[in-house]
Amino acid sequence: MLDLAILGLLQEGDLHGYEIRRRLRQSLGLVSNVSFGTLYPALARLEAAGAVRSVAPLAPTSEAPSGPATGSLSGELAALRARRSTLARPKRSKKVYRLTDEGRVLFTELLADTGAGDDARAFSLRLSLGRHLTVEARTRLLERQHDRVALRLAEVTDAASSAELDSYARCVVEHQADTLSNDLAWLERLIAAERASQHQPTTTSGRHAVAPANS
Amino acid sequence: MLDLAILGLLQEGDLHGYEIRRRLRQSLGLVSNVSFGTLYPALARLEAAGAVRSVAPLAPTSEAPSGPATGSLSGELAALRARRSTLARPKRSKKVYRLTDEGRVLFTELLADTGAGDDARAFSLRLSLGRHLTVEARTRLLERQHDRVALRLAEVTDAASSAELDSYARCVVEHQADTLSNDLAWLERLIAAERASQHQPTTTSGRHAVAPANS
DNA sequence: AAACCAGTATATCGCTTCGATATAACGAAC
DNA sequence: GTTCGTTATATCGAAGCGATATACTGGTTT
Repeated sequence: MLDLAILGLLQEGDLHGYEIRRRLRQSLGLVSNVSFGTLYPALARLEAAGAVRSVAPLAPTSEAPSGPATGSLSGELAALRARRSTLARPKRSKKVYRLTDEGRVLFTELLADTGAGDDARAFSLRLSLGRHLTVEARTRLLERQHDRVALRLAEVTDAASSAELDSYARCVVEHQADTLSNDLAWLERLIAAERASQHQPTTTSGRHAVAPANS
Repeated sequence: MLDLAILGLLQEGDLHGYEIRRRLRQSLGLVSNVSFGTLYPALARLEAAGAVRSVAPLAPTSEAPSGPATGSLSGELAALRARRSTLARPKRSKKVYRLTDEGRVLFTELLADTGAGDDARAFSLRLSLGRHLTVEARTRLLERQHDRVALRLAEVTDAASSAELDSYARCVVEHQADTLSNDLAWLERLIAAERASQHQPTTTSGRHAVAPANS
């Protein structure tokens, strides 16, 4: 789950751990701040698996919006030289991570693997990365979530009506039902939009798309 | 977090693990089904801490809606005798847990401890158990959650407007903002209701209530 | 009646995640 | 020039999750 998020962020460019943590919350809209006790083991895991590798930190200016640092070896060397000559002591500096080709493969695998992580957070994450999916895969993702939410809504509605709950518990489940039906409407709107774009494939075709997984 | 939920359920009567798992979802409205790998270690933990103890399984009829099994020793014996004579269903290896006095103390502690578990799930759980809180403690709980949600909403709104997000990520954060503002309105309604009942303490006073924690 | 399958129930294993904490470097305030 | 806040990496123990193993029970098939 977290691996997918990290790989997704790293597609945009090289990042170090602290920055990844910030963007996980901001860009991907993940609910809770991922703790370092989660993030760093995850990065180490991915590095061990060969999905990312740490590169020398280049110019600490900004987030390098143009080229995602492909083949800027001379630049890196220059940055390293400058650092060594002027500021000195690179002891424990930033570790900047870069996605490898293997990592890109892993990314598409994790993104397409709908079985892993049936969480609501997992869905939000995958939808946030929807740009990397084909129209079909996106639609399936949305439909699957729609079914899950509908099922849960039925359960919650049933529990709210039949069971003997005191006022506070009832209050909570009723609000939960409200939220769920709101989610459901939202999902239905999105599905309708995808269906429309599927029948009129005008603009966005899936370039970096994931092949429609079997089943 | 889970400990509090278990103790809360056990206040209504004795339960075995499998039943606790079902009610966690139904009554307390907890999102995901708690897995056994979570539940049984938690029960063992609570038993080791003396908060619950396993008793002989009594009548498998229903959920004992009347008295929550205080001093019903003769009832247990009768149930056991009846079981042995008529239906003969000893249903071995069913471990029924009962709350101890120590467990009741732990329950009020966990319920009042607002610091632990700043999760949205922790809030829902505590509000579901709101009956065991004083009006003041409940109001504080609601206000705290209100502030948290308001803060998060500001962050999300900011991220949605300023940052460069592609259409899918934007879609997710916008829906998140929508959900959050809905939550906020709900919390404000609840707070207003609590304030009203605080100024006109007509009906429900906190009998099993928790003392207003310091700070 | 024996064999089989599905449901109920308890328990454990390995891995991931969390929260707290330690450590270190840097820049700014004082 | 030393203290302090921010940025940053790393580790530890506890808790949670998913998969899995193990039984007992009730109903169906053969």
